[in-house]
Amino acid sequence: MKYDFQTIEAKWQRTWDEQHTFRTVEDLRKRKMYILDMYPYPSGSGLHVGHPEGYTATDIYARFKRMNGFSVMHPMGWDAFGLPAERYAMQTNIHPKLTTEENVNTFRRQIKSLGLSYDWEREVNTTDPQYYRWTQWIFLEIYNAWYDRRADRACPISSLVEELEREGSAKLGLETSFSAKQWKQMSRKEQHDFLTQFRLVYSAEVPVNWCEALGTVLANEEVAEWTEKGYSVVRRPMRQWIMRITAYAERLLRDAKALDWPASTMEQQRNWIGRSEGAEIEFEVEGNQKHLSVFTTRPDTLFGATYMVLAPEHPFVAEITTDRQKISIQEYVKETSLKSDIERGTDKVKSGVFTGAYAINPVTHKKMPIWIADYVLMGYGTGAIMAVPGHDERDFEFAKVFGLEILSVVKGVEPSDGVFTEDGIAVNSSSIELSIDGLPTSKAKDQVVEWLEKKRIGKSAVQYKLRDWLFSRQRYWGEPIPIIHLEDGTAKALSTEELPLELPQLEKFQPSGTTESPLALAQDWVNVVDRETGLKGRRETNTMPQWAGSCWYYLRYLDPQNAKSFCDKEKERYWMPVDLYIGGSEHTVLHLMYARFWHKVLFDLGHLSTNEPFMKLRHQGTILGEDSRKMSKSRGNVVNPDEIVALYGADSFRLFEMFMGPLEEMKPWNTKGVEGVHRFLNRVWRLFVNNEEGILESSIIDSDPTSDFERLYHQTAKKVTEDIEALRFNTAIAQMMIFVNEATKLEQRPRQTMEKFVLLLSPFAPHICEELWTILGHGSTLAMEPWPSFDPSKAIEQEIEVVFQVNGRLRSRTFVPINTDEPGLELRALADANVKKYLDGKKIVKRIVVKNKLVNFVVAEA
RNA sequence: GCCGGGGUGGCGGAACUGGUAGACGCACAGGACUUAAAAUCCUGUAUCCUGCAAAGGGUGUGCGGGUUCAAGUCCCGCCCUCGGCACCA
Repeated sequence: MKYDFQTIEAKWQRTWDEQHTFRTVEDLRKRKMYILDMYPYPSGSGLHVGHPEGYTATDIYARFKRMNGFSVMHPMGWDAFGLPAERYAMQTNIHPKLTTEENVNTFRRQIKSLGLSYDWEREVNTTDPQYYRWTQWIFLEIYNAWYDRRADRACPISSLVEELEREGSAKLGLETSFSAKQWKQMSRKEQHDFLTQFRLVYSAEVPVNWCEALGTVLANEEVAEWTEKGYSVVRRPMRQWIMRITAYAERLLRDAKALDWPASTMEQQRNWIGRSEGAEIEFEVEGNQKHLSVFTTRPDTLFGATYMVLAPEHPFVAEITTDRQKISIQEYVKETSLKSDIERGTDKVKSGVFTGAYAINPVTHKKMPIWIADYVLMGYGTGAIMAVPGHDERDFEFAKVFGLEILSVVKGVEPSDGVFTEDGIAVNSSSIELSIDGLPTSKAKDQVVEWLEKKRIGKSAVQYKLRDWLFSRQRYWGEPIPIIHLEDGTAKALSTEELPLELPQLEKFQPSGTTESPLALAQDWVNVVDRETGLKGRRETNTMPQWAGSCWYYLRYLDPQNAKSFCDKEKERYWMPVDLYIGGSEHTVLHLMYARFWHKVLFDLGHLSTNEPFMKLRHQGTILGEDSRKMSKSRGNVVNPDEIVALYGADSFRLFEMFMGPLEEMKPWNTKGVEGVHRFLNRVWRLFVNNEEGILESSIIDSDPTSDFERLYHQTAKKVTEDIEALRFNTAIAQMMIFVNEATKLEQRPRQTMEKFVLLLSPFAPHICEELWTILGHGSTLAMEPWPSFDPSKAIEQEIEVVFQVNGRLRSRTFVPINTDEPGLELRALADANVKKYLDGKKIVKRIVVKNKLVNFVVAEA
């Protein structure tokens, strides 16, 4: 009987479904293993060959772990909110819910056709109100929390209110503080506005990236994606919800060290957080009471600071600008406000305008002209810098354009002309009060900071590049933000009993025409009266970004039906953290950073037992087209998994995706290669079934294996076991091919050994192995069979080849019994004809003998 | 520019802590089976030189140096490529 993969695969997929073979067994006595895939966005174009690569890898690992006696959690779900469905709705007025449902069905069917061992009873869908109810709930938890620096963790906002009621703001370390009595006398609005400064979710009028065509704002990190597609994005100020992720900058950085993540991913997260150490320094402004605060990583160059630069948006600009400069300053400020961050970055020549005002250098007491320039960003540090043109590339360029003074205060080992930005030795850095001449940079920094602190005009400081997370999107197809804007100007969060706040039904999905989302058009939904205060209010019309649902989906899988909580505490304690997480590297920064952030907040608030969600992370590499270029419709090199499965079967498809090369590497598709592994599976089939009736091959008999074949089995079991553990699937498959090649040659195939081989292959090609298992006479699935063991001592070759070298050149090779001792090896080498030829008439000056490896004679002319 | 990965046959890729480079697969060539083809099976395949052959020798892991008895693997200096960041003071 032929290897009829279509029948076999359909049969076993049905069987697994009907018998709930992969239903998660929550056995607290067993060790647990949480194996997670990044869930997909179910797009209209269906699965492509890139998705199953990661899914197959985790599936092999999950099946392997089940057979090794672990309780395995291996779920799948849908990240189904998102712009494509909404854009489709704009064009067709078909509700995104319907499109999403259809796409999910396609994805599920395709994924199921690959025989992946997911527990489908745990499927989640971010667009299901019973799911996003908890997304909204978590949002409120974050909204109703603040970051207590003293405890270095998030606490409920109620704890802050209690403290204020008890002892005022004295212990909060604010610039101006008030008493408990004063707090109680504040109006509702005043209290509300004060708390806003602390909440982990706050709203603010901020310059955002507005895309008119999409009718929405974009996060900074999303801008590039859309401008590349030809959309134009402009800066404009808008009131937005923002999450205070910056409160967690240090912990996100610090805790990453303990994670088993790819080096490049860690590196990118570190860069994204962008920690830098330095000092904050206060500068006096001539003729003004106010001080100008700057952040610098090079306090040691203070003697070389010859001018100041403010970001055009800096609040001091209007105040300090002299009348003469007013008009040109205003023009410049307006100009920059229209530029996007990207435009600001790409302008090659430095621009700026003098304010007419001067600051005083605290060590040299020299006057420093204060300029504004768009190379200084309001969002980083204090939005102002001390310019040290001698030792900073950007300041140097600026100083050259405007003819500002350039001083040299740091000397390198080698004399350099122009700007010197590295560490060196301080020079020309002496005044009556402070001298750092001759000190290396790090010492000089310390001295200056010490002096600043003594004078109370500065202190050491740490800055992060990480910005707070813009959380509002002007879209329909997202989670509604559960907040009401009351007529007195305060915001009120819904209570948890009011969740889920469902999306209103809409007839049309076009942008509202204003800066609000289409939700603004649902008048009945938007306008409400607050029961508690009787105030009129409007619901927030912005929705959450697509990242929201994926920030916690891994927790919902653990307890998907729970109506009382987002996840049962006991279940969380058992299953978390995720032991293996596999997904695309495109999520390196955003998804992984946001999810870690939410996880830490929930941890701080006592909802979770773990401080990090994903212990071990790997990325699958991109699968390129057959032409080694990125797959795309326009190139016509897209491979559809459905076609491959139809032609060669899911087992061949899975096997090939794993055989192509290392999981994390980028590699080209090759349909001929699929034929190769398909041939391999055919050979496997014929090993067991090679007759018309489809019964067991007569060569499979109950007998002991030959010692050679037994050794090969142990070698194979060892390699496959170790390689699966290390996610090296390609080499595991190569070893199984070697096994099959040898088994094919045998006339008698020992049943026991052959059965174990079926188990070894089963995580990779589960359908065919289940069928062979049945043919071998077993009554039930092999999915829970114990993983075949091996004996490392039986995997060792008895005879091994060693090489003989003369002067490091290979002259001969021969087989010797394993562990032949060194003198024995040397004797054999000396007796070797070809070696003799090269020793003839020479003197042996050195002999290197390595057991089981080689003999090397170093010779010289006699 | 900075940071991080990676350069091995015609192709995808193997190679433990420095110790036989090229496992396994694809492709290709020759052969067996067949009227023929497909399928299947067997053999060969880094490259150059000597040889009818058996065999032997040289070269070879991006390039140039170095360490070592011995380097794909370690060190120094380059080149190319992929990914990320990019006025972050």
